[in-house]
Amino acid sequence: MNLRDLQYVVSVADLGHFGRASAACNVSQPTLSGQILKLENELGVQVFERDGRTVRVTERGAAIVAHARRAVNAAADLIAAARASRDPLDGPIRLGVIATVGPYLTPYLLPAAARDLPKAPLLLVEDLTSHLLPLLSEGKLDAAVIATDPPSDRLESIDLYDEAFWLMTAPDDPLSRRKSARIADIDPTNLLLLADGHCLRDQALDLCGQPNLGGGASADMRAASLETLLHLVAAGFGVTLAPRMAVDTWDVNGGRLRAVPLEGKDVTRRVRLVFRRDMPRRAAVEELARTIRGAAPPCVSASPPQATP
Amino acid sequence: MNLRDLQYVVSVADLGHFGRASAACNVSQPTLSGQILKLENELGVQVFERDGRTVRVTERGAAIVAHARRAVNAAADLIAAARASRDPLDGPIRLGVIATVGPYLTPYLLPAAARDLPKAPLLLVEDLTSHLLPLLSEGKLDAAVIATDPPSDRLESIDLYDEAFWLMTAPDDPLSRRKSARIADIDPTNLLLLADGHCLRDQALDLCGQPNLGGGASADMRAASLETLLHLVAAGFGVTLAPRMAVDTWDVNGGRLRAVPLEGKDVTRRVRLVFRRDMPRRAAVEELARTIRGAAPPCVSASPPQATP
DNA sequence: CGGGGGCGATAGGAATAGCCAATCGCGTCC
DNA sequence: GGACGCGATTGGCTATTCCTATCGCCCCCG
Repeated sequence: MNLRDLQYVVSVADLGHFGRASAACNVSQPTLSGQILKLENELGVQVFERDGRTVRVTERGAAIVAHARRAVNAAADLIAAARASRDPLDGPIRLGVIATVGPYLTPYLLPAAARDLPKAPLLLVEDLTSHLLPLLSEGKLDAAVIATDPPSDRLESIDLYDEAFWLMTAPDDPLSRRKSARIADIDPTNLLLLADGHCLRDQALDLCGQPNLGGGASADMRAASLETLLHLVAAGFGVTLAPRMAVDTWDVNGGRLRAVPLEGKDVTRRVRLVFRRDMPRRAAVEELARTIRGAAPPCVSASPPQATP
Repeated sequence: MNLRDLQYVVSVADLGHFGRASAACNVSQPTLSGQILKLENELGVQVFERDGRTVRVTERGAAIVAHARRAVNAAADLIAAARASRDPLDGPIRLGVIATVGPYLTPYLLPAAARDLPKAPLLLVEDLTSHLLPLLSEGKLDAAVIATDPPSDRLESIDLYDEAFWLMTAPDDPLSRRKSARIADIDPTNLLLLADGHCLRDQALDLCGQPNLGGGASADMRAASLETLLHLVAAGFGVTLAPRMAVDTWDVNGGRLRAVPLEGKDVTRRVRLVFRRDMPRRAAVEELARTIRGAAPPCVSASPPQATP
C-alpha cells in the first residue's frame, strides 16, 4: 500500500471517473486503474463499483475512502509543515472569503498582502460560509474570512474587525434625508434580502427581529449577490442593510443610492479569520490576520487585538 | 514520499534508535537510514538530530513526526477497516485491562471470548488507566476495560457492570465478625491503599472522604498490586477496600482474610469498555462488550444495557 | 441493426525506487 | 588504545510503478 494509491482512491471517489481522476493525479489511466485494482486485491475489498457508465463507491468502500482521505490529508499537512518550518511565510495561501466581504475587502487586502507576505500569493475563493467551512476542514483552504460566530470543533479563529450595517435606500425614500436611523424605523415589508445561505441575510433578519419575515413582495426578491441587491434598492424596490465597506463604492457612484448610518452599537457584524486548528502554517495565517487588520479601511474598527475560541 | 517512509520516521521517533527502529520495521538498518535521509532531503528539513550516541527529534521535526503519525494511523485504520468490512469479528483484538480488574475478569473472559469471537484472539495488556488511554488514542489498543468515568473527547464507552467494594480484613479484626459494615466504621488511619495511579486507590480515598489521607503507617504502605495489598491485610497491617470480584479468590483461600460487604449503593464502581470513536472495528468491540457482560460472574451486576457518552 | 465513441481493463517493456549485505567513519567506553 | 556500538555509504539486485498501445464492453445514434 502506498500513499499514491490512496491519493488515487480519493481522486476516483471525488470525481467518480477513472479517466478524470488519472488526469488529476498526473498519471495515465491504465496506471491508475492498475493501482486501484491492486489495492482492492490487497485489501480484499471492492472499493468501487464500475458498471460501464458510472463509478460509485461501494458501501464497504466508503469507510476505506474516508480513511484514505485522512491519510492523504495528513501527508499533505506533513509537506506543508515541512515547508512552513523552512519559512512559514513561503508558499501560496488559499483564502476563502464570503461574498459580502470579498468584493470590498480584496482591493485593500491584495496590495497589503503583496507587501507583508511577498512569498505567499493569495489564492482567493469567494463563496458562502457554509461552503467555505467544509473546504477548511478538508484542508482545501488554508483560512477563510467569515462574519458569523466562530465555529468551535476543529476550527479556530482570529477576530479581524467590526463592521457596522448601514441602511441603504433609494434617493427618494423618506428615510434617506435622515442623518441616522434606527432599526425600528425600517418597514419590514419593505426590506430586501439576499438569497438563502448568505449570513448577511440572516443577520438582517435577526436585527429586524423577524426570523420568519418572508411576506410581501420582498419574499420574491432574494438577490443572489449584494451588488444585485443594491441595484434593486437603487431601482426603488425597497431598502436593505449593507455592510459599511459596501457603502463607499455605492454612495459615491452617481448618487443613485443613499446610505444612512444606524444607531445602536449592536448593529454590526464581527468579521473573523478562521482556520483549521492543526493547520501547519499557523504563522502565515497569523501574519495574514495582522495584514488584514492593518489593511482594512478606517470605516471599520479593528476588533480587540486577540480573540480566539 | 511513501507511507513506509513515514512509518520509519514514526518508528525512529518512538524508539530513538535507528537500529531498533529498523528491526521494528523489518528492514535493514541501511535501508531505514537511507529512506529517512532521502525524506529529510525531499522535505528540506532535518527531522532527527544524530550526535553519535543518541537520536532526538529536532524542534522543527516534531510537527513532521506528528503528521507522519496521523498518516500512519490512518493507513492502519484503513487496513483494519478493510478487514473489518470482510468480517468485523476476524482478527486479533488488542485489549487493555486495568490491573485491579484484569486478574479476576480474565479467567471468565477468555473462554467466553474464545466461544463468541473465535476468530478474534484477545491480546491482553494490563496497565494503569493513565497508560491505557493514550495507547487507545494512538491506535495501539482496540479497546480497554477501565473503572473510572468515561473520558469524553475522542473516546467512547460501553457500560459493562457495577462492582461493589467489600471491606477486607484480617481474621482477627473486630469488624470481621460483622455481617456487613458501613464506610464510617472504617478507621482511616488503618486503611491500606494501592500505589499512586491506580483508580482503586482514588476511589477508596474518595469513598472514605479523605482526599489527603496520607497519615500514619499506611502512608508508607502503597502496594504496587492488589495482590500485594491483600497479602498485607492478611498479615495484619490494616484493612482495605477490594472490588467484589477479587473477594472470591481470597475468601476461599485458606481463610487468611475476611470479606465484609459494605452498606450503601454508592459503594461500587462502574466498569466500562472504552474505545476510540473512529475505530474501524466497532462491531467487534460491541460484540466484545456483550461477551464481557455475559461472562462476568453473578457477583457483579450488569449495568443498564446500553450507555455511551 | 451496425458503426462510433467513451470507459475501464489488459499486455509488455522501460525506468525507477526500495532493499540487502558488506563496509566505512566516528564517537565512546573499558 | 583497541573493541564496540551506531549511523552513513556503496554496489548490485529485485520488485514496483509507469508508460504506450490495445482490447472488450456498453451505450448511443443513425
